[in-house]
Amino acid sequence: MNLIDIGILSKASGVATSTLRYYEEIGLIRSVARNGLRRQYREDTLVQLALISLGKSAGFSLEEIGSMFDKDRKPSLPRSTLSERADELDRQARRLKALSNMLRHVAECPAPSHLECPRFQKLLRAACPTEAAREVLQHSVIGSEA
Amino acid sequence: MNLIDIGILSKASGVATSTLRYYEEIGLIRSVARNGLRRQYREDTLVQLALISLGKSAGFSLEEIGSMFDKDRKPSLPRSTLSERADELDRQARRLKALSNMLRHVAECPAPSHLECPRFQKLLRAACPTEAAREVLQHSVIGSEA
DNA sequence: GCTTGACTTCAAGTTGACTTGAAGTTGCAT
DNA sequence: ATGCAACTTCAAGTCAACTTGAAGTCAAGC
Repeated sequence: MNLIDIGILSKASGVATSTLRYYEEIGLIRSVARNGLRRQYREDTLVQLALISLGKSAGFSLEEIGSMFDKDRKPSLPRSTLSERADELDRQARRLKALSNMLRHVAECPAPSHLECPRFQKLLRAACPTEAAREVLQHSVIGSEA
Repeated sequence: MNLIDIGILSKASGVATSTLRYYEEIGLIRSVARNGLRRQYREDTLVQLALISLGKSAGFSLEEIGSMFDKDRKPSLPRSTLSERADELDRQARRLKALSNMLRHVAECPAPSHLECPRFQKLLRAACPTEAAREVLQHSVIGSEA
């Protein structure tokens, strides 16, 4: 397995060297050698960084991301937890899709205020994370036209 | 249009009163009256809050969310920007779906390290935000088995 | 052999998004 | 009329995730 200097890793991954050091400090990644003073990393750290950025964009904290792998970078979560997280991600993906539909609708809809457009309201309810929130919206918006 | 006290709004929306005041301070929402000292909000602020929480979970900052609406809560972005954002959301939704597929795969796959499992690598590349990142992964991982 | 540039450490600073604390005010129930 | 919970303001505190600064080290090219 080839080793790569921190500068190379930074350029390849788009992650600042200061961030790489920070990630190492908090135990998220590991350098395995030095070239002089310079940290060197295994090439597959790049894969790890891709996973980290993915996890971040999915809303996981660095701590959560770190806890998903043990020190040999092998997944350290029980299956049930993994599929729970997968379910959660699926829900989030659907919410994003709903939000994107809303934006597209807003770009088209001629209603004076979208908060009063029935179709917009429907999309909004579809985008709500919980049943409770959907109900509240139902009551608060419909029939409260000034 | 009925007005609601901050406490009610907080309970209905699940957003802390301190957060509501903070949102107001930064101009994200508006109270329209007082009941004694107490802030009162229009009921449709609830809708706004649903949008805000949605936007947050999609990774927008409060500032970005604020900039999407003008002071009358009407969308203040040109159509092209709206559909760009929608596209971005769709991409993000697909990435999340890919990440969820990865998690499900990890729950099943018997490979010793997932970073070495070809199917996992394929999923990872599918999950990458940019073509550039995909290429880098391609080079860094494949054929570098220790 | 000297400069240069990319690194090093360590501490301190920054930003976004809130929360907390202290001290005061109000509406409502008893 | 009194007590109290739920508010008020304003300043300060917190937390995650980094970034910046100062002072030093190293190796590569001129």
